Amino acid sequence: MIIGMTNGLSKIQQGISSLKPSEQKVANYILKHPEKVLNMSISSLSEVSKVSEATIIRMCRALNFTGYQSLKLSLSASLNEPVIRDRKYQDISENGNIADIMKAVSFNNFRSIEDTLNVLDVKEVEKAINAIDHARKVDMYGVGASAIIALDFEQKCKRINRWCEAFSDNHTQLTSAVHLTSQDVVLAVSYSGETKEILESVKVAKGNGSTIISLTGFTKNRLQKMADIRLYTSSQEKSIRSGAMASRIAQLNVIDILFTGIASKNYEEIAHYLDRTRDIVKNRR
Amino acid sequence: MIIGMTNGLSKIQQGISSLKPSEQKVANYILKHPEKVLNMSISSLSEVSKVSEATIIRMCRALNFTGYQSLKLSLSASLNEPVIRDRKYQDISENGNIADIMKAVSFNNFRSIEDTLNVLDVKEVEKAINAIDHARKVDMYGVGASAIIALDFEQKCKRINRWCEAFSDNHTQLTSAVHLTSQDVVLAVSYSGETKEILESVKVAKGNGSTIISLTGFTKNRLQKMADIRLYTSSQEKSIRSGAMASRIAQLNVIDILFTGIASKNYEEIAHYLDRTRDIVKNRR
DNA sequence: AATTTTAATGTAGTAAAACTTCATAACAAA
DNA sequence: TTTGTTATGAAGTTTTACTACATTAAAATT
Repeated sequence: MIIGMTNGLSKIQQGISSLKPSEQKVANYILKHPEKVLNMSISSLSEVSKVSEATIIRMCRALNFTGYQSLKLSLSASLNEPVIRDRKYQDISENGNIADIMKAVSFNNFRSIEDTLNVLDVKEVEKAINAIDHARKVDMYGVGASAIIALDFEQKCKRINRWCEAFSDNHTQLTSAVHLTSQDVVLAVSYSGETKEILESVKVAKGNGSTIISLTGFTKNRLQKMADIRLYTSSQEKSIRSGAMASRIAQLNVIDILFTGIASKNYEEIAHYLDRTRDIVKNRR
Repeated sequence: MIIGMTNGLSKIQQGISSLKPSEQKVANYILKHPEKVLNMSISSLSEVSKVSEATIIRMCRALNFTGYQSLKLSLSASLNEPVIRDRKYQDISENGNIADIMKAVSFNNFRSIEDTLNVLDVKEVEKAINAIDHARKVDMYGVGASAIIALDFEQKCKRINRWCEAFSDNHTQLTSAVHLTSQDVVLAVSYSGETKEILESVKVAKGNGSTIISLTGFTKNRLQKMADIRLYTSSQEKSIRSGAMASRIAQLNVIDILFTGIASKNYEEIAHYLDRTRDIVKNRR
């Protein structure tokens, strides 16, 4: 299996929906003629896509590239990737054959992991790991499907003797946020990044000087705007009907990355904790 | 390793011998630090490699690139050359590089999905889907990490107006199991298949004639033995230290399959429910 | 409906990057 | 020593990417 990390094309595909209209024009042109764009200057691209150069730069930034050159480099990298570029996410179909469903669901989940790797910024991940590693306490906020992600991370942290708490309702979130300090970290999970409760709680925590880490879909959203450290998951999910399936796997994948990062940084200490936890649990059988 | 088409690195390697001395200086620097060069302007590269900018351009031309930009694009493409990993799960290493961790974790999660597809029996999956579909009520039992899987399924079922409840502790599990009937289904999740609490509750449910579905690792275990329908996840997890990471993704993948199967069988009805649920949730923002 | 605010996009200017031209240095051959 | 050839850099030109500000369009507020 193949895992690449700098797939500019997929980054554009994923981010395009949150771009402004004229920015989308450029993005669409790039998606249609990626090879051409590689030999185009910003001015000729502005000509063919009928927007100003400034808009192109803004689009690059909106997609988390540092500029036009950086987008082109990333694009070039992705064009060299032999991965089945156009295998689309599969939707649920009526009365589908079970074997097909098994394959389609697994494929979607796999894709969401791969795509997430393209929108996750290594630097931001590193910052997040450091922040959590040095935090006095980590608060996790998530409601609905995201609550489960929060619970998962809470459990993981408990195993390695870190103070982390997951809150899934507005009241307890706020109650906890009120007491946070600048030494604390909030990891807020929301696929849309617009969940009212989360935004409210994060605001309170931010007011207390806590470090905010957001984990959202790869769009411009209010949660991500408030955050100090921004983590993204793929947002290409085929059908909203499928009910946040793939996105949740992608989020868990990010959680795994964070946890593994922390574990790696504190290898000796954490191996010890994990071994102890495992032994105790084993004896409970 | 796959053969790329625009491998700038190898182009340099091959052409370097026919370059002029000062041009070779540049080429050598690029071969040593290719990633760095990607974010370097021609002037900074001229500085670090101690040759003039003109020499760099001449070198690019000598290697059949149209210029410095074109060399960089080609370099970027070749650096992304996907690594096809051996099929082993990767373990956490000490003080690992973050980018590597991201890749390794994602790879493991991907593998666990793929492997699970190999140990899941289509017939059993079909039976499970039918059982759940026709059940009056579904009880889910899971403790620890598996509790999260249960919660996830519970949420999904709520969205489509099915009666499903997740229990994560012995007492409530037993309390619920006592009242189950032959029209009910128990979906019991345990990676080891030996969790005492789960076994106990399942026994009670079985006594009431309920259909038992087990979701365990691919081993012979007591839970699987008691079950009417047996679902498995891959059990190849590399290190127990990594803390039930990949296995949990695999379990969720199975949950997704079950849910999708039910959705597919009741397409119209469920699409309706999902649309309604989504709208309501949206308005809460 | 009028006014203010905010967001989206383009214009024009700037700094820096890539590339060219030409001068010079180093060396070899006559 | 002179002449020709090759390798390299300095300085200049053009092009590119990017910035700051202005304008327009759309929302929100009065």
